[in-house]
Amino acid sequence: MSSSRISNTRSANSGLQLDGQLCFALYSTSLALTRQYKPLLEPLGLTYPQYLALLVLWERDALSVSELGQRLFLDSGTLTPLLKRMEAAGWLTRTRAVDDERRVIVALTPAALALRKQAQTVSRQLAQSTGCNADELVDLTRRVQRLRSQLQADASAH
Amino acid sequence: MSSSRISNTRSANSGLQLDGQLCFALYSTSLALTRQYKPLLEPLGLTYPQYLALLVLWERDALSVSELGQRLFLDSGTLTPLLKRMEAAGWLTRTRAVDDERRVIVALTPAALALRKQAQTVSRQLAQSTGCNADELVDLTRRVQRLRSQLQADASAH
DNA sequence: GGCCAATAACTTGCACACAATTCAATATCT
DNA sequence: AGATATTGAATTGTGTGCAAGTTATTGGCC
Repeated sequence: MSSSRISNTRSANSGLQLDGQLCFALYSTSLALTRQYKPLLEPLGLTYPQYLALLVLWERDALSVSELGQRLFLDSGTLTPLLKRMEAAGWLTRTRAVDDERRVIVALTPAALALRKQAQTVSRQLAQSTGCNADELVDLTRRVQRLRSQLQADASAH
Repeated sequence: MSSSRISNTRSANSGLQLDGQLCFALYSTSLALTRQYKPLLEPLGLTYPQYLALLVLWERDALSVSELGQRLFLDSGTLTPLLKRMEAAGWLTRTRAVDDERRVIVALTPAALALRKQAQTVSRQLAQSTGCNADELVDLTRRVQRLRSQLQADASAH
C-alpha cells in the first residue's frame, strides 16, 4: 500500500500534509474513477466527460453551451471541442438560437436518447465497484458537494 | 445554485444518478481544488501536479520515476514530460541509476528544497478555503482514500 | 556466452481543462 | 440612430492523463 507512505506524516511538516492529503485524495480518487469508467464507456464510444454531458442533457435537453457549462462547472474552452467531437460522433446537434444568435443550442439525437438505457447498466456496474452502500454514497456525496460549494464561495469572495 | 438541478433526481433514473452524483461530485470538486491552487502556485512557477511531485520528493528524495508514479498513482507517460519541465525549470535533476541504467533517479535541487517553507504558506491558505476544521478534513480524507482503495481493488480483480 | 522474456523509461496520439484572446451579436446609453 | 459596453462561443497555447508502441537494459535459461 504505497499510499500509506504519504499518510504517515511526521510532526515536522504537518501543515504541509494535512491539506495535501485531502486534495491529493480527491485528485487521485477522481482519476481512479475515470479509469474505472473507461472500459465501461469505451464500447459505447464515450469518454467520461462526454458521459457527464449526456447525463445533464438527459435531464434537460436543448441547453446552450454556457448553461451546460454551469451545470458541469466547465467553460466553453473545454466544452466547444468536446461538443464538436460528440456532434461528429452523432450524439447531438449544435445550432444557433434563433432569438439570440450568440447562443448555441445543444440538443440530443435519437441515438443519444436511445443510449440512456445502456447507460443505466454502466451506472450500476460502477456503483458496485465503489463497494459502498447507498447511504454511504449519499453521505459522501453531500460532504464533497459541500466542500465544492465552500471552495467556490471562497474563490468568488476574492 | 445550478448543481441542485442535477441532484433533484426523479425516480425514473435513480440508478443513473446515485453513482453519477458521487463521481461527478469528486470530479468537479477535484477540478475546483486545482483552480483554487492555481493562483497560489502560479507565483512559484508550479502547476498542481508538479506541486504534488514536490510534496512526495520533500518526504523522500531521490526516487525513481516508477517509485514516484506509485505514490502519485501516475504512469511514466504522464510523469516523464512533467519531470522534464520541472528539470528545465531548475527544480530537479534526472540521472540514470549507476547500478541499473534502466532507472532514472529524480532528485531535488537546492532551489526546490528551499521552496518547502513557502509551500507551507500555500498549504495553510488552501486549508482555510475549504472552510472545514481539522477533524472534518481528516474524516473526509479517510473516506475518500477508502473509496480509492476499493476502486483499485475492484480494478485489479478484473 | 547467447537467446529470450521482463522491466523501466520514453514517445506518440488523443482528449480533456483552462487562461487569454478574438469575434460576432446583442444590450445600453445618450 | 450611433457609439460603446457586454455577452456567448470559438480559438490559441500550455500542461496534464493515459493507452499503445518503442527502445535500452537487465535477468533468467540453456
